[in-house]
Amino acid sequence: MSLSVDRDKFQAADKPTLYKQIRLDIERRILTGEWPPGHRIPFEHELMTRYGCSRMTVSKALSELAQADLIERRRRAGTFVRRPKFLSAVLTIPDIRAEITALGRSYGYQLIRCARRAANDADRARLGVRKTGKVIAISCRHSADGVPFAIEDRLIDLDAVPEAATADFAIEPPGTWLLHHVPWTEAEHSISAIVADDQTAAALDIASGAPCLVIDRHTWRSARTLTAVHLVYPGESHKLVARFKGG
Amino acid sequence: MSLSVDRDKFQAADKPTLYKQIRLDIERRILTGEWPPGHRIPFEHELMTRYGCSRMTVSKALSELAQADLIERRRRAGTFVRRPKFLSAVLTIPDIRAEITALGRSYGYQLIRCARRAANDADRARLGVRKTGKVIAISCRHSADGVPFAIEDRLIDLDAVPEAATADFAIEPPGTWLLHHVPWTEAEHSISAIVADDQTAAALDIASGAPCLVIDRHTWRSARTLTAVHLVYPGESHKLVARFKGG
DNA sequence: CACAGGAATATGTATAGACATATTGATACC
DNA sequence: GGTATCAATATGTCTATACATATTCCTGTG
Repeated sequence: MSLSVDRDKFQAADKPTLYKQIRLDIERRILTGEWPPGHRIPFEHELMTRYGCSRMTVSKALSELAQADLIERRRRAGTFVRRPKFLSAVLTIPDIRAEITALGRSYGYQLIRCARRAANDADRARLGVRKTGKVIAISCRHSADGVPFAIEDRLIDLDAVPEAATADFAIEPPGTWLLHHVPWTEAEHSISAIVADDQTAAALDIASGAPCLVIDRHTWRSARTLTAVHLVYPGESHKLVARFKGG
Repeated sequence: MSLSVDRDKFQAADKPTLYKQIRLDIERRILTGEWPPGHRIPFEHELMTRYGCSRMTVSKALSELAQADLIERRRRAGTFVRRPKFLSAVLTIPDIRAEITALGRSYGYQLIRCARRAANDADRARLGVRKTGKVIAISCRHSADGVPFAIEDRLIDLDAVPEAATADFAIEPPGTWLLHHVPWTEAEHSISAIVADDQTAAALDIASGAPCLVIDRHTWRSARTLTAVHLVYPGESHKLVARFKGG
């Protein structure tokens, strides 16, 4: 698989309005190193004479750059180029069903286990919650053109997501259902490598001892745990791609 | 007027300014699901009467939400809550030396090979460049508290980064040096899993056949290749963490 | 010299008004 | 029915102005 990412925010070819030109001009100077980190950008009133516009227009360009974290504005002191965010990238992990069908391959889904139960100690540890409550535990397998693509092992906190009780996870994969029904605010991914044990190897139709890529994802809404998922992909044929595109 | 009284109460609440209050209010409705994806949020002139402010103020709040990709604004049609985003996260891969020292562990670095040479076919393929030129090829090992942490295999395009010729990679790891001297605009990470071959296992002091996490990173500045690096981490002990924080 | 306090200044927020521009929806025409 | 046209409308950009606020700089005082 190739989880390719495009931050096409800047690809939108819109009309070059004045404030956008100013923004791009400053962005260019920062990214080419002409204005290195820490450099003080000309004051707003200098920029307004340079570009021949009002201060509000300059300010709008600077505000967007500040929101994008390229610059830092300090009252009385001025505006400064921030240290670039080195080595960070936007990693996008799309819904598996959507990803496979987008590639023009046939998506296959098999529910292996789906149990609704009171949370046991292991469940609570995985979800990071203290008090007892109900959970849904799901195991399933995704495939593309009949070939196993990933196996998924998921816990959903039923108290945080009561609507999940009405979903039919025999038909719709839980990730897809959650994506369309439950808004979230925070997610943490933990990516690691393992070798397939016999059970995993059988489920993914690979050799025992073959490498696998593992993604553990924990999802919250406003500090409330929603779901925890453990995904295992065959590791040699599958790659996660994260791409950062600036300017 | 009663309107200005209302606004004063609004501002007295804490510190947030009016446009920020508006932004947070709309954000809350979206994240709680009160305004689901696709929902048309009130027109700007409705919002300005609701909040008792000018259209510019409302527009500023909406502009920031649009920049953060929470809403979509369409001329004549109105403003709409965007469909749920794909799961996306900021993947941060810090400088290895800084990462280890930040954990309070002692950082160790060993340069294994460092060669300056004309690019051969394999080098050009890896860097994705056509014309011949000079490169630096570096192999090194990072360790934490004396335990191997990662092995690194890097190519630097000397034509794109001539300053690299003056760096002493026997002392400073190339990643750290590049981080502090070379601005970049694009990077692509490819993450996969492998099993350690004998050579890798020996370098990382793990068993042959143990899982490893591999990161291949390609870095550009304005479409110009700067460097390509191949990093291998022991896969069971090391985890990459990517975290998304929505506002 | 240390320090309190005030003046200077750059950004931050907000206003009303003006015109531009894209898109929708209705209307008229073939 | 299909299509060209046009007016209505919501967002997009920009101006000039005003005052708020945080910070720095300077100055007077002990």
